[in-house]
Amino acid sequence: MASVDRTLVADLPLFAGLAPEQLDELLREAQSVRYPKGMTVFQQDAEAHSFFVLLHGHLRVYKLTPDGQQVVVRFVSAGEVFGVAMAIGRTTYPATAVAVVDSIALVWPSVAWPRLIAKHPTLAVNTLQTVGSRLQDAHARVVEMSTEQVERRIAHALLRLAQQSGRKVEAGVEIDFPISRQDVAEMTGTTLHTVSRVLSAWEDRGFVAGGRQKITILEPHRLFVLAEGGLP
Amino acid sequence: MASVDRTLVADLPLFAGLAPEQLDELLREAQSVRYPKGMTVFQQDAEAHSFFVLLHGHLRVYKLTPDGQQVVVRFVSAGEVFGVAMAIGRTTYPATAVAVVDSIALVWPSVAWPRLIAKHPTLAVNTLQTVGSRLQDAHARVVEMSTEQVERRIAHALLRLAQQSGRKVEAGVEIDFPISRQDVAEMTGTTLHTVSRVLSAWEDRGFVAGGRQKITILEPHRLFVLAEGGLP
DNA sequence: CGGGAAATTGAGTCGGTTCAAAAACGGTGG
DNA sequence: CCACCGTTTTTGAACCGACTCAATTTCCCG
Repeated sequence: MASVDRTLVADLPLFAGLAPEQLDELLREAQSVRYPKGMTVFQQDAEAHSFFVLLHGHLRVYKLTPDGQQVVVRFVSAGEVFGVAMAIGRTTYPATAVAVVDSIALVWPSVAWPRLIAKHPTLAVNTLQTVGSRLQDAHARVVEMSTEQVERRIAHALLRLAQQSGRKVEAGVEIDFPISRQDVAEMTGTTLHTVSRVLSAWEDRGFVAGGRQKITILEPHRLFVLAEGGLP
Repeated sequence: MASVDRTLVADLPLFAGLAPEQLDELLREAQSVRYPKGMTVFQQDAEAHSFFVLLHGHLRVYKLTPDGQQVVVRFVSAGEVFGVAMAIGRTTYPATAVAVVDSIALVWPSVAWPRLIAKHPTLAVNTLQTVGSRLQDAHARVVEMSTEQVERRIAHALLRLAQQSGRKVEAGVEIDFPISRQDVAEMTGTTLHTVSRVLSAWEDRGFVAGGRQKITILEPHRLFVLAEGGLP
C-alpha cells in the first residue's frame, strides 16, 4: 500500500500549520481505502475504530431513529475530516456514513488519535474549528426548522448543498452527486411528496431544473430571496 | 480584584488534566465578573472580545432571526465554558447570552486564547469535547424536530432540562431557574399556546406540576415513556 | 392594591401530511 | 435494440395537528 502524496492533502484545513515532515509522518500511519458506491463506511452505534479524511467522492451521513426513520445529518465532500467520534469523547459512531458515489478515504485507527494530538496539538485546534463550524450548521438548521415553513427550509437546504457540493454548469449550479427527493426531505424534516411538489413549482417558475436524482439551480439569487423570506 | 480559588474550579471539565500551577497561571489572567439577572453577557454578531466559564447562576442563550423571532440555543449552567467563538473560528458571537438569575463568570480576553492553547494544548482538547457534545445535542434536536410531533419534543426538552439543570425536591425534579412556557416553545419550535396546553394536560395526568416560570417533573419515567413514543 | 407579565383556554383555519395511484426514468438482459 | 422491471417522481384528494386569533384569568412585584 503506497504512501499518499503529501501535495494531495497539504492544503486541507485539518493539516493547516503542520510542517511537511510532520504531515509525512501522519500520512505514513494512514491507510488509503476505496469505498464503492453504496458501501457503508461506518455504522451508527458501532465501535469507533477509525477516523477519516475523504480524498475523493461523497458520503451521505444519516441517523436512524428507533422507529426506523432516517434523518440526513450532512453530505461529506472531498477534503473533509469525518468519523472523529473519539475526538469528541465518544467510543461509538453517532451516525451511519454511506458512499453515494465511488469514494476514497484516508483512514487512521482511533487509538492513534490521543498520541497524534499529543504530538501535533495543531490537529486538535484544527479539528475544533471543523467541529465548531458543524455546530453552527446544526444550529442554523435548528433555527430554520423552528421558524421557517417548508418551502423556505428546502430553499436553504438546496443553497447549502450548492455551496458545499455545487458544480458550475452552463445552465447554473448542479449538485454534483446523486440526490433524491427523499434525501432532501430527510434533510429538511418533511416528506418526499412535499419536496416533489415544491421542486415542481420551482421548475415551473424556472428557478431550478430537476431530473432523476439530480437538481440544478438555475436562479441562485431568486432562490436566495425566497429562502430569506422574499414574497412567494 | 482577588484571584479565584483554584479549588473552586479544579474539577471543571475544561481544566481536566492541568497541573495546579498551570491552573493558577490561567486563573491569574481571568477576571471574575458579576451579571445581575436580566443583564446581557454578550450579544449576537458583536465582536467576540471574551470567552467565559460560568461560576454561578444560569444563562439563556438564544438566536434572533432577521424577522425578530427568538430560538433558544441552550441554557448554560455553572461550570460550563461558553462564548468560545474564537476557538471555533469566529470573530463574532453567534448568539446572545442573558443572565436568567444573578450570575458570576470567569472572563478571559479572546486574544489570549491562541497563546493559552499553545501553552496548554489540553485546553483545546477539552474544549473539543465540550463542543463535540454540544454538536451531538444539536443533532439530537434536529432529529427530534424532523421526526417527532410537538408533545414528544416538549417531553424531550423537559427531560434534557431536568438532566442539565434539575434540582431534586420532595415531589420530584424541578428546573432550578425561572423558565416560561415561551422559553420552552422557543426550545422546541412551537408556540407558547401549545406548550401551555400540553403542560396543562400533563398536569391533569400528574406527570408534572406547573407554576409561574416554574416546572417540576413529578413522574420522570412516565415522561420518558411518552418522549420515546409510548402510547399517549 | 394596582399594573403588567405570564398562563390558560376556546374556536376557526390551514400547511403539510397521509393515503392512493399513476407516470417517468434508467438500467438490464434477452 | 427493444421490452421489462424496480426505483424514483409526480400529482390528486382527504384529513388533521398545530398555529393563529381572541379573550380571560392568574399570579407576582412594586
